[in-house]
Amino acid sequence: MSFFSRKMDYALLVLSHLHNNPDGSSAREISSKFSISRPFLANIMKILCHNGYLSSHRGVHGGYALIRKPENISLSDIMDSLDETFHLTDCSKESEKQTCKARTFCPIRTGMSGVHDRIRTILKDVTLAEILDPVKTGNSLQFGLELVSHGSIK
Amino acid sequence: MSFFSRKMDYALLVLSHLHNNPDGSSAREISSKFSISRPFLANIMKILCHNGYLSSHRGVHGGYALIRKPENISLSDIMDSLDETFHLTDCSKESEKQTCKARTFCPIRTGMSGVHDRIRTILKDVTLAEILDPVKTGNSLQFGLELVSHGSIK
DNA sequence: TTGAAATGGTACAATTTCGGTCCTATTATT
DNA sequence: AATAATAGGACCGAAATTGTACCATTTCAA
Ligand code: FES
Ligand code: FES
Repeated sequence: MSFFSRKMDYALLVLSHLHNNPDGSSAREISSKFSISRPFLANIMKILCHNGYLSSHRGVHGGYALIRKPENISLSDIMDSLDETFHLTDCSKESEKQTCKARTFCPIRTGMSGVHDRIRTILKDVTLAEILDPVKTGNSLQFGLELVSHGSIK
Repeated sequence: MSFFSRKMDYALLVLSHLHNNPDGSSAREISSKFSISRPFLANIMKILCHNGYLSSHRGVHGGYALIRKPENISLSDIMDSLDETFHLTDCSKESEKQTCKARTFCPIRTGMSGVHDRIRTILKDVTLAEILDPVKTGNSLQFGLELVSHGSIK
């Protein structure tokens, strides 16, 4: 199993490609460039459009264009839009009023919620901008720490 | 979709329960305590035993007991043992020699590998011990920071 | 010595999710 | 009018997940 579904992966490809092509692009173009099934990709782009990431233009020279700023799009946002909201376990989803009978005496509930939060923090922090250009943005913290710990900053 | 499968969740419950019951316990006991299907749980315990987490003892008063130290069991370890090794996307699994045609010009490959590493780091760092007692171990950093930021440390 | 309670191993069935398709309508350009 | 695109669905097949069944083996105790 992969953490990100194909849908998610393709959505990221679409958003990235459209960022690199500010004049927009069609589902056909993108699907052929990345060798992805056209109708499947089209479905995803519809969703992205519907959720305000893309503008759409019908007709012969139509297509989609990115309208939200990459810095304002977190991985968490995209997952939510795709109806793939992050949950660590079945027990951690609040929908469907908790049926877990162990809830009151579960030995791992508290600990797991810590892990849940840590991963969710990453998903909320990492933006499309960071995916597109890992050095400039978020990861700089990691690099910075590494440099310090290696004594490379004079 | 949940990040952790039921198998994984149940495995954690088993390991935790056995840690709290050093004299051991049977699949029957645990399945009834947590209202989990007995045969399914038994399968998981077999795997855990086979991978060196548990010792088994057959016969009337048999059962399983935890033999690895909780501090030495990371979430990543358990996932591997359960054949659920973590991968961020299909593209990030090295098995089945990469078939992704976009690999050479993929706009998100580098950025994604950063995210992959961050999550994997968490999975490798968090141990069963931390799940069992979140305050004592790993999360203390978080709590510490929070206290500081709230000015509670005099 | 016999039976019950446990694990060991493996194969199988049911269910759900995922990945992908298809069809029709609408809009815009030429 | 023809073509190329999106819009919005319903739909389907395959694979993974989840759970079951069966039978063998070991151990203990009555
Ligand atoms: S297993 Fe449901 S709360 Fe822990
Ligand atoms: S999608 Fe395959 S390497 Fe990026």
